[in-house]
Amino acid sequence: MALRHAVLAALLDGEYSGYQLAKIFDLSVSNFWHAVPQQLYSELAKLETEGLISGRQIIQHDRPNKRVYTVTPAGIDELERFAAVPAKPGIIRENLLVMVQAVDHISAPAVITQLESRALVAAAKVELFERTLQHLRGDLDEEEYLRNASPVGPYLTCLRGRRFEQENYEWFTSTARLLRMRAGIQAEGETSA
Amino acid sequence: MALRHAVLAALLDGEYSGYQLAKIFDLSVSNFWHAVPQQLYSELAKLETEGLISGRQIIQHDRPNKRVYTVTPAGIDELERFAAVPAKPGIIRENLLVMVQAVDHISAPAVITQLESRALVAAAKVELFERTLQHLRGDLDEEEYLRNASPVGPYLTCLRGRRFEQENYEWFTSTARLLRMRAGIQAEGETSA
DNA sequence: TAGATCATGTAAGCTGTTACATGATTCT
DNA sequence: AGAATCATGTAACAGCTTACATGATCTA
Repeated sequence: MALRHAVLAALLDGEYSGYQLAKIFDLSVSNFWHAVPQQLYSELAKLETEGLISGRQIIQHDRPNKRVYTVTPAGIDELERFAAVPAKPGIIRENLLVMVQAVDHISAPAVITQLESRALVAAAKVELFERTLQHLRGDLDEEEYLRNASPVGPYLTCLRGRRFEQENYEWFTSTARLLRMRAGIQAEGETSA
Repeated sequence: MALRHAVLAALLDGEYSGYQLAKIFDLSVSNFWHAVPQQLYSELAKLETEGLISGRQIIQHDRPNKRVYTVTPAGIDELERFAAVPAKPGIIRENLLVMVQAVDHISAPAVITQLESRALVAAAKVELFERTLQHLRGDLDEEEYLRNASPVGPYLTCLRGRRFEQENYEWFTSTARLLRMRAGIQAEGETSA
């Protein structure tokens, strides 16, 4: 049991449908939890039967109807219990680093290409986190927001996410450059003269 | 199928038993893949029947016998094919960040305690990566090692791991400090005068 | 009208986790 | 003698991924 707490935490800042939650998981929550939409639909159903969230139907005329959920007091209690026991150490799974680990034994250009394309993805995520942070703090500057404003939790996790993607960007970029150099491959725009 | 490539990549730099591999996964490989010992024992058995690794029995007199494995040419081919298709985006699961996300709605001291204890763990991991890097580069300095030496893959992934843990340390520490401040709780050694 | 987005679900199969089990050897 | 480390495995269960299915509404 693991996904449930991430869902509860994500649902704390408002009423969302499964579909909306899937988008949120792709953005802000993806810094610390990964889930595909199908997991969310089934988890929401389970959480509702257990009384940790409550759902209500929203009739929409411009689009298909949807069911939105909010965390119940029992759901908050569950999070409280969750935070009271030591968290399991984080886990990470990154196929691209598996490739780099093996790079001395396999074709380097394939790995370099992937590093360069993932660097672009990382840069886009940094931008996205940046905009999310700006949106959260509104008119306040960061120091002021952190001192007083609410909610502070989502802001803090977003800061971690932005930093993680910045570091990804830098590592992907410098690793690609280094492997190119070692392989004697010219980088884009680089000349041998 | 995902763990298999991490196991193959980890086995590239020598002959290891399941037990030894479990230790390696706890250290260097844990930057990019997580696995518990039981997963490794069963994955090794599967990889051997598929001919991607080959094992041989080592008779030991001072300890129980063991079976060590090396990657076969078929295993290298498998890694080559793996690197030729775009890697799935990385996934991360971090319960401690789930707690921080929810911190506005639950007891802050519980979360702060966990942040502080995990900061210590992160600091220890930074040290460990530092020593691993020193060991890998031996007498060479980093620039020289990166330019010419082999294998470079494990060094590069280790650099990423060290940076990740450094960032963890800084975020855990500063987040704990901030939440203490907001909750009006004195930090260790801090006085209100 | 075709494709995109919104919205949710079932079912099968694969992967990962946890509990339990065993036994040798070394260290205190 | 008891604890720690070395070494490997089975089995049950929980969780995650993928394929497939459906249907509404909106945009080009």
